[in-house]
Amino acid sequence: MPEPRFRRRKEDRPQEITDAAMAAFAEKGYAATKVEDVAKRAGVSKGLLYLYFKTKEELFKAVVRSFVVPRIDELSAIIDAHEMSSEAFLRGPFLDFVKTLPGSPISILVRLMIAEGPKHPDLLEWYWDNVVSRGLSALTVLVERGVENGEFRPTVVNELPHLFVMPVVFSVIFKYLFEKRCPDTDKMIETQMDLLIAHMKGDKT
Amino acid sequence: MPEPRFRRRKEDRPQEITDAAMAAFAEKGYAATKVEDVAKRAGVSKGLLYLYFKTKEELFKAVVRSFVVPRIDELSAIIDAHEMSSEAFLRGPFLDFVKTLPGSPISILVRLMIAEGPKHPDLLEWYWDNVVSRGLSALTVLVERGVENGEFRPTVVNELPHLFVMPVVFSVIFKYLFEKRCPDTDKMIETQMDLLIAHMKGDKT
Amino acid sequence: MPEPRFRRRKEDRPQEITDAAMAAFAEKGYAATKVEDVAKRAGVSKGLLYLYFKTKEELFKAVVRSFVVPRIDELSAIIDAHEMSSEAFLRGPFLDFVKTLPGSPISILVRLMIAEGPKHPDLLEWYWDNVVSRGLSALTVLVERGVENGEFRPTVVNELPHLFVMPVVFSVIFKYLFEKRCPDTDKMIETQMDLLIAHMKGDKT
Amino acid sequence: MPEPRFRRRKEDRPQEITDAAMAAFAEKGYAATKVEDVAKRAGVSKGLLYLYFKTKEELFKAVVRSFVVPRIDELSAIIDAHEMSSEAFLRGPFLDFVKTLPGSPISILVRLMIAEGPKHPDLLEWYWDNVVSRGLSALTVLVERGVENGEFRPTVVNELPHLFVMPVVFSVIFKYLFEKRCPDTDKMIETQMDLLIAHMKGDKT
DNA sequence: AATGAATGAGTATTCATTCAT
DNA sequence: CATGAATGAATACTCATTCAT
Repeated sequence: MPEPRFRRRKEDRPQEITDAAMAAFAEKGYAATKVEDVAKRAGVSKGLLYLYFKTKEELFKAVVRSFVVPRIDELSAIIDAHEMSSEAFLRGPFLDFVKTLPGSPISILVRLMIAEGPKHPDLLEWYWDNVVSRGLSALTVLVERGVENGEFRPTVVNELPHLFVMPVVFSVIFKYLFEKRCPDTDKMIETQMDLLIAHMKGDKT
Repeated sequence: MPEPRFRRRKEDRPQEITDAAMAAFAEKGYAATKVEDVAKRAGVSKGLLYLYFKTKEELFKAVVRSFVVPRIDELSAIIDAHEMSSEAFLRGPFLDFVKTLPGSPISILVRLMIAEGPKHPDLLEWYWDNVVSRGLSALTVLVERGVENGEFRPTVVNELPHLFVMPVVFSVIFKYLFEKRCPDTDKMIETQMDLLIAHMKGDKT
Repeated sequence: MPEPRFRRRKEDRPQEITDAAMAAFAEKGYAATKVEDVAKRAGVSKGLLYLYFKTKEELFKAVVRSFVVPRIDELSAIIDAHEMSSEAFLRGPFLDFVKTLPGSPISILVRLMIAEGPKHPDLLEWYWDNVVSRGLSALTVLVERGVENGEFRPTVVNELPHLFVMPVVFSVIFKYLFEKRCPDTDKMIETQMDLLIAHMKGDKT
Repeated sequence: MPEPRFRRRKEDRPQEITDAAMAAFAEKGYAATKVEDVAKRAGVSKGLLYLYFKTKEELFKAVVRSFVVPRIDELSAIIDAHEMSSEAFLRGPFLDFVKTLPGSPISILVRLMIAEGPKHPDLLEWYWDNVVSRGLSALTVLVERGVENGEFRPTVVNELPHLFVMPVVFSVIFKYLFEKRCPDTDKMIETQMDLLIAHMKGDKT
């Protein structure tokens, strides 16, 4: 019984294609990836791909969104669920979440955003609104709550929540470029957290 | 027919071309830059450019090298010249040097390395050997000297000098992607230095 | 589940499709018209369209035929019905008929034939046999009858009935290309008729 | 001695290419002609073609211009040179010129303009300004001069110089579509001239 | 009969690189 | 040395047509 030449799976196609695209972009970067290769990977014809995504650029944006949105939702859920002290949350669920990032597809996205982002300003805008801004806000809230309930002193960290995510971004890039020489990213992330919390608590470390 | 008074000399050509290439890459990225445009910018014909650089890739590597080497030399000189305590050096010359980076062409290079690096493993190798590795070693030495002469406690920072350069890398990328929303990079870099030194000194911050 | 009150009947489908195709071809020309657009206009799926017309080319031919045949029948009826002198017929019903052409869908067909005709020799053949040849013959008969009954002198027009339709073809094209600058097509057609009849009658004009 | 792979003939290239394009367009029409085929015909690479003509559309426009301009100049020269009566000029040089058109590349252009013109409004504009408008004006002047010096009566022809060119356009198209069945175009053109002059002179014909 | 998801051949355009001059 | 005319491989995107449902 020969395989049918066509399968009709309207529902699944977009996801199958963005998955394939993600894999392809990860390997060769956006520019060097041929639309045809993405199609092949997805087990689909070029024409069908173009039925779902009007251009290669649209595909790229869809990839970013389809991979980022679930992680955002995941993080939101974690934040909403917690009833811990700020420190406990930062050292616990937050750190756990953040340590998964350097090994996840998110790291590919970071690279893609750096390489291709500036050519897609609307994507950057979306990324800022939906990811970066929200993430930084959540951290700010967390720190401020800590200050309010006496866990932390008010410090410059209140205005620089960036310091919490710095090691993640750095790790992703460092690992990408110098795979072999990359230090233990978990340790780097944890250490940075130690530094920050010590600072906010005014403790000796 | 009078000799032009300031004739370009052969020796300057390669530098003129890499300068032009750097400018072009900065504006549009490597892939989107046409060799012809580089030639035009340099006031040179395409043919001549190919006389100096066998391929576009070679040109790219030459650009990286020609911009990185002087900064390394600069930093080496600073290090060699100093006779300060580790803390004084870190807070003084090192911080000064490092704070110039996010606004310098080096930031362009960082972006180029991220976008194009993995396609040029030998370039990455060179970059590691000549820049990253040397920089990290220098920092390690600095920290260890501080430990030896009682300035600092031995801490995890001894093995993670990366923590000193993290904010630079982060700033470069953040500024590149979200120009408008980027916080004061100097402050970020300084704060990180405060955190690290406090940690190493075992002080309250 | 109530029957829709006015259900499209199968028999109407082909006509509905050729109408839609004509409209589409008129707007964008044959090559630039997508089969899918025709289907949409006709309120039909692509698949169904292909059930009635094996190829886009077949569809084109069907369009031509479906629009030309009624006009031919119309003209035939007019000719058969008349009992006038040749001059009266030419100045009356013939002129009336012919003046409607530059504003009618026929003008679209003329353009389509010019643009696409040579790619469809069999269509041209059919067109010659059923339209052009018949029309020219009818005109020849008319002129000869006029000569026989003393209305006209025998002239070169007997062999060149083309002179009667020339202004129609010219008007259609001129109007199509230079809409705004097109002179009054009725006047042009009438003038040509005046010239020809004067010539055939040997009158001063 | 092998043919050199490159020939350097900057000067001649554009004309060689437009000639090749004209031939290709004549055979298959604009849409069906592949840029690559034009290049091949011209003995040139696709890349070089694109060096001279930015797009296929530009090429098309260049073709039109390169073939029309010489004919316009030719006609202008004829008009400027003549010192005849209007009738003599119309029956002589004008008729001679006009009778060459149906067999010349101009006829190809007319077809191309009809098939493709409306997609290139600026080309139509140019064509109107440089060809049609000028031609019609010249004819009007000629007729009016004839009226002024008593050769002709003032008639509707004064405002419809189109009647002079009608048979040319008609002939071109008729010949193109129905090659085999096309009547003697010279005769058609001459007869129309006879009709018009008789009309303007108020003669019996 | 009817649908529209799926196919894949076909094409304009770009750009790194070469080489006659 | 120096030029820039010339090359041609590479690639995003379209659309007539097919076929599983």
